[in-house]
Amino acid sequence: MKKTIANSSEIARLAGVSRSTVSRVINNYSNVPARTREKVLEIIRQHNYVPNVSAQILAGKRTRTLGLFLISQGSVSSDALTNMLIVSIIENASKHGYYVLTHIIWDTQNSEDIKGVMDIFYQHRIDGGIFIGAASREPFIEDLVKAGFTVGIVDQELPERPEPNRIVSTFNNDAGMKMAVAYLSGLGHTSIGTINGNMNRLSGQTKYEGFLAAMRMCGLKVNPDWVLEGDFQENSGYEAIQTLIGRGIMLPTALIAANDSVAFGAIRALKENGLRVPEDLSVIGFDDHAMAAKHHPALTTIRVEFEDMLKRLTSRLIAAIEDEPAIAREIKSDCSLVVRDSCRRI
Amino acid sequence: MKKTIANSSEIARLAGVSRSTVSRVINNYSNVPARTREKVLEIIRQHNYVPNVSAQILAGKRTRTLGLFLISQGSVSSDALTNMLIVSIIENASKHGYYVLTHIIWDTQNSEDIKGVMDIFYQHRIDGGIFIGAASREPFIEDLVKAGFTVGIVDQELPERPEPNRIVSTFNNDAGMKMAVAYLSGLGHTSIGTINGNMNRLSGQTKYEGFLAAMRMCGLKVNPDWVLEGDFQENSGYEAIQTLIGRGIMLPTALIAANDSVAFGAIRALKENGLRVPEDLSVIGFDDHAMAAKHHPALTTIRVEFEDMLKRLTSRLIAAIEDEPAIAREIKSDCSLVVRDSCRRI
DNA sequence: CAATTTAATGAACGCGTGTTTATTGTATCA
DNA sequence: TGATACAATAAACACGCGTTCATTAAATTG
Repeated sequence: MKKTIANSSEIARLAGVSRSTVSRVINNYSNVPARTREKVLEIIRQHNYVPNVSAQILAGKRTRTLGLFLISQGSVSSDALTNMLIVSIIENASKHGYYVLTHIIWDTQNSEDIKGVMDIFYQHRIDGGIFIGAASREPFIEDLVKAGFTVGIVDQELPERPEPNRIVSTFNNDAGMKMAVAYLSGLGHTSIGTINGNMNRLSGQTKYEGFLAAMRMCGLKVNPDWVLEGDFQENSGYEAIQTLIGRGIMLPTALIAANDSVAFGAIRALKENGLRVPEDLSVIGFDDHAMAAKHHPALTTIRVEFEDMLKRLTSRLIAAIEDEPAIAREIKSDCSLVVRDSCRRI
Repeated sequence: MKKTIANSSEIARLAGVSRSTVSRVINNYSNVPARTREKVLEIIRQHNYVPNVSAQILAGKRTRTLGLFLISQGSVSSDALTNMLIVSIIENASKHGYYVLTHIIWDTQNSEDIKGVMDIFYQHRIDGGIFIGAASREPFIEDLVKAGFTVGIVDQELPERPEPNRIVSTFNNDAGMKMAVAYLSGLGHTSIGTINGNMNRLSGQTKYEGFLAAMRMCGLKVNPDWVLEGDFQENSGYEAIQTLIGRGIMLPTALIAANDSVAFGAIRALKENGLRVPEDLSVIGFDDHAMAAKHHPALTTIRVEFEDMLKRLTSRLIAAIEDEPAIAREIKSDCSLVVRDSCRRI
């Protein structure tokens, strides 16, 4: 079937004006009298006319399209987080009248993949890009920034000198760990352990460092036996506990997991060994995963305001694209302690 | 910062040929000799040149972009399913060289929202659209099909006469329910109940009808007391069981939930009432949610091959867009029984 | 009322590409 | 060798729009 779509010439003809006038009406020029404007708008409405973006772009307009690039870290995070993240960004962009073109990067080391990203910028002339799971100092991002594209990045640390067209949003892991340790300390715990995330990822590192700093601040000693390896996956929490118990080492009275999934795994292992949470051991998670409240016991956790952070990032990115002056280029996620049932007073 | 991007004229100048020749090289015309082709390609490579899509589209090419429209049903499914779904479609489209523009429709009854969808088709000239959560017979989809756009829809039932440009993919709820009932029956269960999904949604209806048909087929009687209301949410499973137990009615020996979330909720309620799964009651879920294997007890469930279905839908849609003849326009999801630990032999 | 400013709008150009048509040069055939 | 076919490529047009510049009509001023 043939798709015949009206264009501005057609509208102009029907309205009895020139194409220039139609264009001026669409772009809200001030120098077109109300009568003419109304006449043209009426025809536009009647014919459901919408300008062809491709033509608009070619004529120098913005695309009003953002690229959303998800960097796969092994699996493209199969958890609910990624979904919320995508939806949240799309929703917010939509409010600003922007569209989102989503793309998955499987391997940032693969030049083919990187070429694909560049192509999206150059071919589609997207106005800016949001990168999830990449480091701000990644070479190809440097290239984009240098080339003058505006990018937003969810990173673990701030770059030293952010350029005007680089918006960076970071996690406040420090503050989160501080809350967790302070809360446990307040409940009377002194034997506090942790299950780390991947230490070769910055998120794993900063959380661990935050933990150490928080312990120091609360005047607590860190027992190396209670610093367990993990990789942010549920299973690693399970394994960590099994190994710990298997080695016959005395358990701490409280555990802080690098994220909720790890906490779930740890609790699963504890249960299997006949230990109860929180009666025998208190557990705190990180993120406030969708399942945290539904879990049994309901998981006390450090809630990270991902959604809010992403909304702010998107808004700032768009503001930067539209050349709004003096906007903040650094965003830090908020976090808060959500007390549920997995910790008890000693 | 200014973005200066090479165009085909520049490439032509540097290669010492006309712009037409460059275009012919890019579009793989046969009538350009190897020597010339290589020379042009070399310059293109050197300058990382990529054609401007907007210009290509304007000149009559396809956009190679699909629209992905998520219809919010209350909440934009907060579960991991939506994520997998988005990623799966994007990934598959990408393999075919297509991009994906994702959009959220909050309310299909809101004319503003619908206008937004149409605008994406007309403004962005996307080659086709995939609709998740809409019925194929939805008026605005009818309009799109009539207008000649190619669409793919994940629906609960097939339309009567699918047009060439309407690809419909449906769930095989019948087959799934049959598997569940047959399995339980094989284990010796005769008292089988079900917790429904929303009955005002076709997915809820067809599952319930499938349940009834399967029971009939296995020669089992349906006890109305054991047909419980639910709404696909975890909590509704919990409530259903609490109400059932609260009314002091005898329990069935097995339960089939409309999806895994509902099953989780039901099991939570059973546990709270001191009942064990599967010792006291067998439970089967539906979907094979990411948590099903991790749940305790690991949930026996009807696995629905969403991912595979979406890949097939995307591929078919693209095939239809590219005018490949005689492709199937109806896709049915596969499903299979995944036996885990939540059912026992009587 | 004539001179001048201002409002309204049409004509023309450019954006970067694909494609059709025209032109040139070269090989083939009789 | 002259006529003819064919291969290679350049020139020209179209796609739909924003915008600048030029033009005309209307309003304002002295």
